[in-house]
Parts: sequence; structure tokens; C-alpha cells
Amino acid sequence: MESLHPNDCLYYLITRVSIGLTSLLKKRLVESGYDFVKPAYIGILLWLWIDDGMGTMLGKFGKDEGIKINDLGKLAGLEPSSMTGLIDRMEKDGLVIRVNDPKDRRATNIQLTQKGIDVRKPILTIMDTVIKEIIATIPKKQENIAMDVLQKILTTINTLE
Amino acid sequence: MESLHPNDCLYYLITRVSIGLTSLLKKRLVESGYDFVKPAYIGILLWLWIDDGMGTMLGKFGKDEGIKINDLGKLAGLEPSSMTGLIDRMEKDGLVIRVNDPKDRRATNIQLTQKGIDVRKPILTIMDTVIKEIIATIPKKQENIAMDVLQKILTTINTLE
DNA sequence: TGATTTTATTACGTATGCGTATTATTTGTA
DNA sequence: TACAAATAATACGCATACGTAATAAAATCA
Repeated sequence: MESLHPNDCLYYLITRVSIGLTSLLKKRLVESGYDFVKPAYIGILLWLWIDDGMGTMLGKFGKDEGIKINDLGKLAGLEPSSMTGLIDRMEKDGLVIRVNDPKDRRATNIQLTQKGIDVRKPILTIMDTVIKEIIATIPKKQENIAMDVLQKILTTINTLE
Repeated sequence: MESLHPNDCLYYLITRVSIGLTSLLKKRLVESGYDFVKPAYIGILLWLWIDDGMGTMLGKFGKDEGIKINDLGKLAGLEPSSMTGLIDRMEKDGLVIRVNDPKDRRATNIQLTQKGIDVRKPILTIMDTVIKEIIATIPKKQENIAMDVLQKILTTINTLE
């Protein structure tokens, strides 16, 4: 602990990779003409795009359905106060809509718009490209271990907080 | 690529771990009475604290010495425009000072204050504690592989951008 | 040496996340 | 049923990072 080089510090590595990766992703989104999809949206969209195996996405429901903002925040690991502005921006960019919950007048449900559904494939393609760019030199086995470690850390953090 | 669960997405994992880890670190800093050290400061301080092996830190110099803001930003992986506000806040919190460069009147050199030097040990201890909290269940070998992967990714990103 | 380019920093607006306080409802309890 | 407690969402200010434009000074070049 006498000497701690930044690159030997897990916290430093995680934050710098997060910053750099977000920056790279934004660049690729702009280049592809999808800059109305901000990087932060993707952490939400990935959840809304999840398929129930019957062809229905979590974010796509019939009239008066959807998922509550706070529940979506819990899934995505964001505080309610962070969700408000994020959903504001996603709504302004036409990817989701707020729908009043008929059973609970406090609640607002979030649904994907058609646009929010349509961008799924191109965005996943861009994500895939970006990931491949940055792990090109990394053996698959090590990549899997790293993913596993990150998943465990995430679980631990959610337990601690 | 048909179905991509967030937890299987490297970008998602990295950003969530970064957010959660920063949040946890902030909490521990507050609890320890070091909340004047914001998480973002640490990515800068780690560099300024680096010892040259002769007892002199990178951020500690005689009168009219120091490290240029932009050079520090390059080390820490931040854009110049990000550095201004960050150094503003660190200076306001008494950890660093700006000193005019006598050789280049465009430049401002950054130096650690005594306070910035003194917080080194306690902050490194807090960092150590936080890291141990979140990797408690992870075998050392896997942790090392994960660190290695993150370092490689960081290098690759810096090459791409 | 004068003009152009590069470099160092800052200013300002945008994106993103959080904590705390506030407002509406709903729930739970006496 | 009336009142307290919990829940859903938002508002607001702070922290953090970026891109672009502006400013000043140094470096380069013709």
C-alpha cells in the first residue's frame, strides 16, 4: 500500500474503462446516425428489450400496461431520482412513453415506442462491434472470467448497499 | 445477438460496476470524515501521489514546479475540458494549488498541498477496504485475470481514440 | 520577422447520476 | 374510519465528464 500505481487499482481501472468505453460508444452511435440513442439509454433499453420467449418484450405491453419507473430503475441499478431525467430524455427522443397506471394513480408505466423497438437490432449491432473492437486481443477464456468477476462484483455491491 | 441480457453485456457490466463502486466509495468516504475527497479526485491523486523512489511525489515540487493540467489529464485519461472543473473543485477543497509556469505563460502547473499529501494514507486505506469488500468472494487468480483484462481494454481504448 | 499553426487553458452548454425534500396516493393500523 | 407510514414520482442542486468555441501564448514556417 506504500505505492499504488493507478493501473493496479481496481477502482481506477473500472472508472477509466467505463469513461473510455462510453466515449467510444457515443462516437460509434454518432457515426452510425443513431446519436439520438445516448449511451445511458442503452442500460435501460437492454431491459425493455428483454423477450419473454413468447415474442413480447418487457417494455411492450397492451394499452395501460408497462413497467413502473421505479421497478425499471431497480432492474437497471439506478435511483428513482436518476430515472426521472433519464426517462424524460428518452421520451423526448421518442424511444419510450409514459402511461398512467390505471391501478395506482401515483405510478407511471414506461413502454417502448415503435421507434424504441425498431432501434433494437442496429443498436445491438453497434454494441457488438464496439465490444469486439476493445476485446480483440483478449482470449475468450479470460474475457469470460472477467465478465464473471464483474457480475459477482455487481451482485456484491447490490448486497452491500 | 437475438437476445442480450444486460448481465451478459460487457458495456452494461462495466458501467454498473463503475456507478455502484463510486457510490460505495463515496459512502465510505463520508463515514470516515473524508467526504471533502470526492471519488473523482482519487483518479487524479493516485497520479500525483506516485513516488519517484527518491521520496518525491509527482505532484510535489519546489517553487515554480509541478505538472501541467493537460499532462495530468493525459495520464488520468480525462479531456482538458474535464480537468478545469475538477481541478477547480480539488483546489477549493484544499488538495492542490495552481501555480503559474514560469517557462510557459500559457500553462498552469498543479501541485499537491500539504493537505493533499497528508490524506494519502487514509484514502489509500479506505480504497483498500472498499476493494476488499467487493472482491471478498473472488479467488485471487480470477481477480488478477480481471485486472489484466481491464488494463488491456484500457490500453486498446486509448489507442482507438 | 510576420503570418499561420499548435498548444494550454478556460467558458459554456449537455449528458448523466445522486441525495434530499416535496407532493400524491396507497397501505396499514388503531 | 381517521391517522400514520410507506410508496411512486418529481424537483432541485451538486458532482462529474464531454464537445465546441474562445483566448492567449508559444512554436513554426515562409
